[in-house]
Amino acid sequence: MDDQNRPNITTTNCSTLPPAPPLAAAVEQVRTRWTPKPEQILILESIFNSGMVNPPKDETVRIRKLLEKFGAVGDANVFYWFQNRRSRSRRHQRQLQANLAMQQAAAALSGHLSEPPSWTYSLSTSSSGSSCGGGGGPGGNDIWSNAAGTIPVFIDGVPSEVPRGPIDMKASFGDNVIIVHSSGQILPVDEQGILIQSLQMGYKIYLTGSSLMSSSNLNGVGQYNA
Amino acid sequence: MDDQNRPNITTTNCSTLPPAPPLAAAVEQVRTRWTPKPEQILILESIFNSGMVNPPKDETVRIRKLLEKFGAVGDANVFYWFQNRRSRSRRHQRQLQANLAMQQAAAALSGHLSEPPSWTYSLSTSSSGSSCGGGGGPGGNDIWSNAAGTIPVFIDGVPSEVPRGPIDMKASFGDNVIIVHSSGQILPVDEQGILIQSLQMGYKIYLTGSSLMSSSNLNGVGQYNA
DNA sequence: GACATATGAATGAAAG
DNA sequence: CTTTCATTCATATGTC
Repeated sequence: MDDQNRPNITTTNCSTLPPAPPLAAAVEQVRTRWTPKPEQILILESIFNSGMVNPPKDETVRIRKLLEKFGAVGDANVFYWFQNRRSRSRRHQRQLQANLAMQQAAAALSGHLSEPPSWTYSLSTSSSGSSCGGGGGPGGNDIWSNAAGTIPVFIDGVPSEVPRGPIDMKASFGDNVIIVHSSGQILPVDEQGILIQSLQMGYKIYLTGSSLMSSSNLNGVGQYNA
Repeated sequence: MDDQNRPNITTTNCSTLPPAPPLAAAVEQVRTRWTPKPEQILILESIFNSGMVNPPKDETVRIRKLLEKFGAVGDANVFYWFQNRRSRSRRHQRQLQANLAMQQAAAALSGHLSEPPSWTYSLSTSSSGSSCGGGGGPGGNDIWSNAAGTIPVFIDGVPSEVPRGPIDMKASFGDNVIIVHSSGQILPVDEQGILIQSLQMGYKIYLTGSSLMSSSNLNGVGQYNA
């Protein structure tokens, strides 16, 4: 990693952070950690989803100034936020990949061994409370948040959910992916892999095979900054 | 630590993990959370108490499969469980250390300044509802659970409690500690610092001084996995 | 059925 | 970057 990025953590003129007084342990209560305001999260998310997942130092400063309109925040906070966001996004994606891979394995086992060059996953809205078809657990599982901002869908029979609004296709499904409407029309995705319009029923996701299996290539995903 | 640990959170089949959809903070609510079955808790506790406090990823998967015999659960749930367990165990321990340290300070002040090479803490069963003499946490502290699996005791006048059954002496009292029966016999502790037999009335805990004062050495405590 | 507590999950911060 | 830690949030659960 080059030195360009890191915002010199600690210090700087971090307007916000109480630099965590190195006080004795016993009686330290008031340690405050930054809690981003909803508006700030919105800004950060939109920047991240716009493809800038690893802003350089100067950009970080710019972002911080933007965020300061809505509450105290320091460069370090912004840096950490992007770092965690990247990390967790990647992990999330790995999970998704694992799910899909397993789905493939299951599909490969049950029936047709023909290996198509691409896999098809149909999306459709689903009602909540559906039993988990994937063989996982029906019971009290948690991933099924009926969050207001998401659309519950099935991806090839596996219940999942996608955010309402623009979707980061790369982060969600990997590198080689396109979306086609049931009419056959291919939805445009920009250079960053961002699908601008919100998903609707009747769309299908096609993964172009190769991107699925290897987990190594995942390292490249989400690197579309620069 | 290597990359071996993290269970790739999620998992495999649909069962579990919501790796936190990158959702915005403001408006996300109702998510159902995993509630472990009693059998599952039993398994998890016994694994934890056996010294495996931070199972590597593959082990986590193994554990999950075990737990699935009793109900739907995902790798992430297992991962979170151990993470929380570790965290809260550590916190509890910190609190205990704080109490003891304070106790020492009080002892040092009141009366004899002679400094023995070791401190003695007598254990005895106590009734619940005792006021905390240590002066440590005033507010609504949480450590006083009347859990079924624990034995309420006084440690040198400070109310505390130890789990019924095998005790992790390192996690509970620090590195340099031995337990002697009132008869003078020293109880055996294995390499991991685990006391196999359950504590009974009539035992005393001797802390060999040095381990108490520095808080830095606490970092090593609880690391006996591997 | 509000309140108190236990605890699963999320996440900012930091260590490795 | 990856993994861990600490803190916080939200909910399940128990009590009156």
